[in-house]
Amino acid sequence: MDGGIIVKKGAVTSSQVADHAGVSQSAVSRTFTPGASISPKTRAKVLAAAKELGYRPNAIARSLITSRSRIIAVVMAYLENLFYPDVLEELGRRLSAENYHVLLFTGFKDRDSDPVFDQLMQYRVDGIILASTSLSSELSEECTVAGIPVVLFNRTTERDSASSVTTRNRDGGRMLGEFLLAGNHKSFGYISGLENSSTNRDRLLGFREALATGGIHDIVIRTGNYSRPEAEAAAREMLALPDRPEAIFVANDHMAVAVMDVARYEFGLSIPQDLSIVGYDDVGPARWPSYGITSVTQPIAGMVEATVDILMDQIASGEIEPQHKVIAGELVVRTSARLPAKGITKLNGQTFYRP
Amino acid sequence: MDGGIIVKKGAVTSSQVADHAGVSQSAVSRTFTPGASISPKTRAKVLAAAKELGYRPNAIARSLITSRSRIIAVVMAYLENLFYPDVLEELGRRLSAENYHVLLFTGFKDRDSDPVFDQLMQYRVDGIILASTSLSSELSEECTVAGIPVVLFNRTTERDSASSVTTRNRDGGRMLGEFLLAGNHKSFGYISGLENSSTNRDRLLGFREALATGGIHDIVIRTGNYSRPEAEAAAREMLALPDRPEAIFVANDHMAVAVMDVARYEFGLSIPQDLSIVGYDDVGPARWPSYGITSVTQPIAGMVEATVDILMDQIASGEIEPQHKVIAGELVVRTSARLPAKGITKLNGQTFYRP
DNA sequence: GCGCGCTGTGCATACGAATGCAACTCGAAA
DNA sequence: TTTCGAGTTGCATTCGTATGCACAGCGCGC
Repeated sequence: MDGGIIVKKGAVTSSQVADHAGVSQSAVSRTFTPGASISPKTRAKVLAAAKELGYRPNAIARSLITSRSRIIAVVMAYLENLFYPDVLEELGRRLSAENYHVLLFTGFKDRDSDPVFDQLMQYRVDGIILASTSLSSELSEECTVAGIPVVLFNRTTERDSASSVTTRNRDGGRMLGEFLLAGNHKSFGYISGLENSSTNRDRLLGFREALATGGIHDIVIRTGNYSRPEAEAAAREMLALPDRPEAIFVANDHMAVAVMDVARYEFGLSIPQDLSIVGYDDVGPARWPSYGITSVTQPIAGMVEATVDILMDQIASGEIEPQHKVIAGELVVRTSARLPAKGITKLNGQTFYRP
Repeated sequence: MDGGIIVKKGAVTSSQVADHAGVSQSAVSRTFTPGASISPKTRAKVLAAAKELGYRPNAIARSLITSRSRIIAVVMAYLENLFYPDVLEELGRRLSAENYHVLLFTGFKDRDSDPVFDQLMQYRVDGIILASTSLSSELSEECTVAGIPVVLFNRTTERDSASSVTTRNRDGGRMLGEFLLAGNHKSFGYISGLENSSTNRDRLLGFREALATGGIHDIVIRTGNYSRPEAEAAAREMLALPDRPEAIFVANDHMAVAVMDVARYEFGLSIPQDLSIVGYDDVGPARWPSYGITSVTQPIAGMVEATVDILMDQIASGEIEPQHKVIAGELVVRTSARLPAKGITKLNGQTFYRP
């Protein structure tokens, strides 16, 4: 151009900055590498030149040489349940605090995530978070071999090659069962999530255990697959039964909302007078007064923190020893289920059940 | 290892595959480059070797040489409003169909997105989608110079350097105004979104215009900033007024839900008998029977398609001529507002107002 | 039989930044 | 003045893939 600042289409490179500052490309690189050996004087020269040219280090080129992309792949089966957007937001916050970035893959609800796996690996991501989905064992194995940490979020597998972060779903299911028993309910239903998911299995297991201590062994079960339309259909079936249950545990709040809508607006039932509902997750709508779902919390902040901790630890150490973190949830009492005669305590505006 | 397949920690490179197949590295590259000149025979050899070694092309290295990352940055201020997760999911679907990937940035609700901009640019993304947020004009300009297409999703700016995809918010506001007028309401309120957002401005503008034709010039306005808690506070203020409005237009459904909850559960109002509410977006909860919000749709599929079209077009052509696509929305009549005496038609289970 | 063109292949280089190594600078100590 | 060493700097190479170029091989037409 005409001798002034060069207006280049495309990006400014470190060499151009070096020329402009009258130093070597190495000096430019060292200026932008924390802890590198560089004198304040050259550093200042470089920074001035960089600013003038609008230089930004090329993360792609850096990744190539450092073999660290600072990208974490997040695979989320679906975002329909507000729980996951909330998780995503928190993940974004925490990862960006560590100077990592989120490459997002969505839309793999029923199948596992194998189809996206190739894409994932091509970007040489530094870690993988699988939320509400899992990976076939071979692929999970492959990651371990390749030195890429994998964390299952809100899922576990018996197989150990991936780490996991979950809450005490079994305890949660048990608490809900005990709560409903204490509320003097006599017949029970369960609207299940995805049947092969560990969350669903464990919640039901705990629920069963609790009811068993009350001598209850029959539970009416219908499947909602964590999807709103399927939950509605399941609710319709269950509520149309001649001896419909007095209390229904819906495997998550997202579905519980749908079940309540069906109960009220299609069957004309009052909640909790005619029917008690409890859910799981303590997600946004559960707290809205229209629903007020008695639910077990899954503390997003804590779960995300644990997830990021595992990743950072494994990335830093290079050791992919699977870790399994389990976080405690709490029963939060609201208005969607009949209350036990005693054991209800209030604290900071929230209501708990402490038998 | 023991003479068999080399189990390398770290990744397999094209050169290793080339050695193993007895061809040059170029041949390997061409095998994985659609349309490159390669004979079926060598191709088969390479593919066999690649499979055996577990080779995956390194997208990072490829990006470096092609200066195309096949990554699109998506900046979303917040995911609290389900509209945006829905958009995100659809975006993921559409972009992955084009073999692009989503680098997600969230959590910049009030400020604009400048802080993430550096991060963004370092990854040499091929395009930027800004949803519910915008960019300062200098940065937007910088993208144009750098040849990176930017699309504002559900926002516009007067400044032209970025493309945009929006719906006819002004028309939507007008339709809602006319609808409420036809429903014989006499006094009106508006709970606004972020005051400097184009969506908010345009919706209010259209609403005003419609009411003006009915001789109404006074609208009670409170600010909700597209946030649930703020919307609740705004609703409390507005409903506590001695002459509270008969009908309230809430700038989006996400807030409208909150307003309905406050009206019903804090003020004991029946909707629509005591108070009519209309919203915007036609998002999930608006369709739930507990709310049944009369709303104007923002067709996500169409908006996302337009967004991706713009990006693909500009990436392919290299021409960053800003495009502005405006998509039509529709008034969907539900139960949250009193109905006009005539003009209501039903079609495929949905109800519309055709005066 | 000769030359032409076409397809397929390998060689060499480029992309942009990081880094080991050697060389240099400069001040202080001998 | 000489020597030593800590602190800087530049050179050269590297990461893994894409691609222009030259060349080999082959078939075809004249």
